[in-house]
Amino acid sequence: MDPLGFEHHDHRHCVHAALAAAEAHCARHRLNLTPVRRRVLELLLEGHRAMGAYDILDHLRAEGLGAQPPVAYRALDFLVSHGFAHKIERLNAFIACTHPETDHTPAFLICRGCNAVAEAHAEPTRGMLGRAAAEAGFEIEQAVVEALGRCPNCRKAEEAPCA
Amino acid sequence: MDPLGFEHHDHRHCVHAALAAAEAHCARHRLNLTPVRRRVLELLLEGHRAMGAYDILDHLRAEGLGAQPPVAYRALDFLVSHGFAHKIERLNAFIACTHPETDHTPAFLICRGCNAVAEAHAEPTRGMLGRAAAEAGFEIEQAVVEALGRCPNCRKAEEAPCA
DNA sequence: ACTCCATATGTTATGGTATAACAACAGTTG
DNA sequence: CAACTGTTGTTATACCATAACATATGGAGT
Ligand SMILES: [Zn+2]
Ligand SMILES: [Zn+2]
Ligand SMILES: [Zn+2]
Ligand SMILES: [Zn+2]
Repeated sequence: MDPLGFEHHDHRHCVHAALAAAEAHCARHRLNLTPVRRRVLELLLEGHRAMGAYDILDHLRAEGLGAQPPVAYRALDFLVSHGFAHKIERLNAFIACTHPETDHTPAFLICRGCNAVAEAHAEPTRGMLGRAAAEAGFEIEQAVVEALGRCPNCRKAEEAPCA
Repeated sequence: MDPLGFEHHDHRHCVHAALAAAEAHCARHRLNLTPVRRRVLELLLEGHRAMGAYDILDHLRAEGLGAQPPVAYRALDFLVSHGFAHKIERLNAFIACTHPETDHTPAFLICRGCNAVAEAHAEPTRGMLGRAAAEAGFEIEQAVVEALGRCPNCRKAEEAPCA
């Protein structure tokens, strides 16, 4: 498990494992992981970063898998709605989930230096937000939690002396 | 203080008071609250809800205060960057801050029934997110915290018997 | 095999959000 | 006045997302 994602890791392996897990999950749940959907998930896993729908579309187009925006958006909708990917609102972009299968509210750490994105867990119904919601009688169904800042690598680079 | 915002309140008063406070703050800090900026803040306060940049622009246009998108976006940038307004990423929309002056990370409760938005406080550096960030060596500079769900009014309406 | 139906894909067109780039202008400062 | 800074105005364009409709595919029931 690599819940944070700013470290290096065996990327080839993680792409392959995640794809296999998605296939197994879809088979178990009678979900149709079509070539386009599978390929989009693979692109997100390979990219290992937040990608815009049009970035995805460029790849699909180049591979003859679809040339128009709805093709990309529909595949992304499928992946997001079944928990294989998340949308990062702040970036208008999508990223593969780092721990699908488990029901979770993702929280993202977005580096403004290198654009890396790490996925962590949030607990929207607890903490101050949960308390405020409870007091107001508001029922939380979904939450967007996205932190912007500097990842350890970029912080190190920043601290390096200039002269 | 009405930190939650799903209740009714003296709206005329809150618009006026907030505008006066903004003027005072700008005077103190040598910020230039120009007519366009002031009017955009007023529109957000009057609307008392999340408004898209183009909604704002429509008003400005009708009033001869600017006809092109950059006029609205620049005023909104000013307001957001000085804490008079916030952007709601999930809605691609803007809303007046309900407690400016205080340095805070806003958290929003967004009702999917009536589109009302209430502003609460978040503490991004605490809780699970803060712990995850600290462990990863990630420095949080800013956070987006937005909960979607049902406000008390809409929940009540939903529970009402149909026959 | 044939029909019906549900699901997925493909395409056109459009709508909604946001910014780059440059021109014009006003206030301030030396 | 000249130089500078900050604000506004405009054109044009880029980027993000969906509506609507046509087409194809595959399974269920007959
Ligand atoms: Zn996830
Ligand atoms: Zn970084
Ligand atoms: Zn606020
Ligand atoms: Zn509501």
